[in-house]
Amino acid sequence: MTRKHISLKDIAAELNVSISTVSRALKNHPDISPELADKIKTVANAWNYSPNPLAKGLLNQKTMTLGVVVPDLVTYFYSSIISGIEQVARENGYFILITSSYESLEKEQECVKNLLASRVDGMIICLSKETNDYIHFDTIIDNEIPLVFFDRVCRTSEVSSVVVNNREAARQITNHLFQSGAKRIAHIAGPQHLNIAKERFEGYKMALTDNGLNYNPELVEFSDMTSEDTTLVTRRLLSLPNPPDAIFGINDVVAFAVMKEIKKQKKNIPNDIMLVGITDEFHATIVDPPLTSVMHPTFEIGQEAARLLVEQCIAKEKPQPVQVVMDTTLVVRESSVKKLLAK
Amino acid sequence: MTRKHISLKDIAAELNVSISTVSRALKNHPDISPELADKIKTVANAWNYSPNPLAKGLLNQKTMTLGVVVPDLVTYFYSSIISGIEQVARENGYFILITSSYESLEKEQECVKNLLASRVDGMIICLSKETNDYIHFDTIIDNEIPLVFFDRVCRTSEVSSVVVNNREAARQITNHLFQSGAKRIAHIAGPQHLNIAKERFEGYKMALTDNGLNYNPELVEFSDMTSEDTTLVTRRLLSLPNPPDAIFGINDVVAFAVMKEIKKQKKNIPNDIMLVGITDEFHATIVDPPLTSVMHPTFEIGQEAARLLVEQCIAKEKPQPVQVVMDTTLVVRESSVKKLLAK
DNA sequence: CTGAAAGCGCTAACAT
DNA sequence: ATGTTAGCGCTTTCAG
Repeated sequence: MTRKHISLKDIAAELNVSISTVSRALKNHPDISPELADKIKTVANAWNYSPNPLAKGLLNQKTMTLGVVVPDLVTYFYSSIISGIEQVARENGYFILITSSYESLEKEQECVKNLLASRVDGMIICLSKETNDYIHFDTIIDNEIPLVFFDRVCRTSEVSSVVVNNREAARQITNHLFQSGAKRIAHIAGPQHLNIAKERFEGYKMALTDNGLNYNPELVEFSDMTSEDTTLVTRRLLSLPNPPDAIFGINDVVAFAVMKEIKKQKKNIPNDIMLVGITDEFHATIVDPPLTSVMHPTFEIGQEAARLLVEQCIAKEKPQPVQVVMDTTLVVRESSVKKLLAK
Repeated sequence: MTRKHISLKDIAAELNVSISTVSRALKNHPDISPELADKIKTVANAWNYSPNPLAKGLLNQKTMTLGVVVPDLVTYFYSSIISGIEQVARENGYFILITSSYESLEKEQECVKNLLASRVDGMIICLSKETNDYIHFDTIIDNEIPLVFFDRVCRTSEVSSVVVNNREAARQITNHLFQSGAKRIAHIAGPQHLNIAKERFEGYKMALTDNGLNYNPELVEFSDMTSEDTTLVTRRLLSLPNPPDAIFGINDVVAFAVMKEIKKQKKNIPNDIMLVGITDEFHATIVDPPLTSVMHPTFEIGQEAARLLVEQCIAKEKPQPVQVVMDTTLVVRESSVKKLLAK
């Protein structure tokens, strides 16, 4: 049975040597005689010694801990990104402190404050839906605490970030709808202070131009991206005198809500109306019909963000901020491909 | 602009008082004159002082950090439990260090070792699928480091745990299948070293007895709970000379795999074969047909586990281990209710 | 009412 | 080759 937590002092006492000798032996300092070093290591192993990270941290002002702030903990998108962060962090000897803003600006500020107070070596943050004000990042930036944003980002000229090619993705999926025969393509957009919402909206408009379609404001609704709000705006779209023949939801959660409402109105997807989303959630494949969407390399986004952060943490000088843009993949499923009638 | 991290020393220097005076003032020690205390607090606030948790931790041997080990980070089940843990932890001033065993025993041992090395004040653990050997918990238990297991548990006589009434849940859902008209109810079971798998299997057998059905080994398959393995055993069940008219999958992930295979074989759920799962994943409602399942109070499981752990952390004496059993809810959806033909 | 000093576990500069 | 000392930031006696 091992004692609670063994310290260098314990080992030193056991062997009647000084603490610093033990310290040196354990880190293979050349000055220590091989025999003594061996003896010390044997005891350390037997007693299951592991250095106290608090003491080490206090000394060199490093906690070897990275803080993460995500809008929620439960969707596949964020949890798989966290998984990617965790992997790279662990490989580099860091722990991660995960906090959730629950999509609230106030909670996000709270999270940042807490992480700062707990002296994390750096932070990885995805903005909450509500975040349209960025002063709570001042303390982090001004104190040159390593920081990386991902997906929903801000201050990109000062802070490194990992995002996807939202504009291209939206353009591509809208083009796909056109190629599938859609003429009146609606878009359910998100809050325009979010880069992802703004860029996807732009991509949508670009695709309209690509195909010689006119931008029609009546076909664009803005949602706060909740299921409830999305249901409301979907009803509005469906009750238009001349309803859309395709709907592009800003993300899959929105698309699922749209799907529910369309089904409720006994319309057929894709024959009456096509439907696509963005951000391929796991369940896109198991809904009925399977949802055409744009796959994000979520795990890799997490890995990349963590890599950028670790780099900043070990750098002597503050590196220039970089913007990493990850590629997405359009995945065509049944929700956007009209079924052939009777073979 | 604030300096990187303000210490008591900085404040003391500014006001020409001693460090201990500042320390006392900040924690409202009665010995300090109100005026001085005020002055000190003003400076502390202005400079955004927050005590260094490393120093504090070093002193009282508490990190105010709880370690969590889960089999994976990405399914709704675990991420919502983590969400519950996070909430209670935060309310009590604790941070959580989340690690994933990725369903591997070896990685689980690694996680435990790392959390131990990082001096967490306590741990919350859910066993990996592979875990059939418990010696890596010895160090935790022997050193009386607070520990709580949840869902997949072991050593329940020594360690507190939070579980659900698996036996009852399985019995209830099997009874439901019988009441829906099933006569040949198959069960896809899990590894029997896991309490959840064993108990659900028992519940299944109890329900058979309840309804005067004979236990038929040919209707029970054991899966490692991956989609791949489940697909294989499903094929075996479906190709039986006399195939089952209902399948009870040990969990929803298994049930989804079964569903895919049944659909592939162009059979109808529930009319040809009924299907139910356990552990209501979010997507149970959006698959087609919606899956009958047993809802777990995931968020509450996390909260309860965290509460038990925090209790142990602040207790002077090691409290008696308790087993909290949470209630589940059977949620009947279309996958287990035959459609009426033509009204 | 306030200050000085010791100590939590560790490292690194400075002795010996 | 090994020991001593100081100090990271904080709390807590013990002194004044």
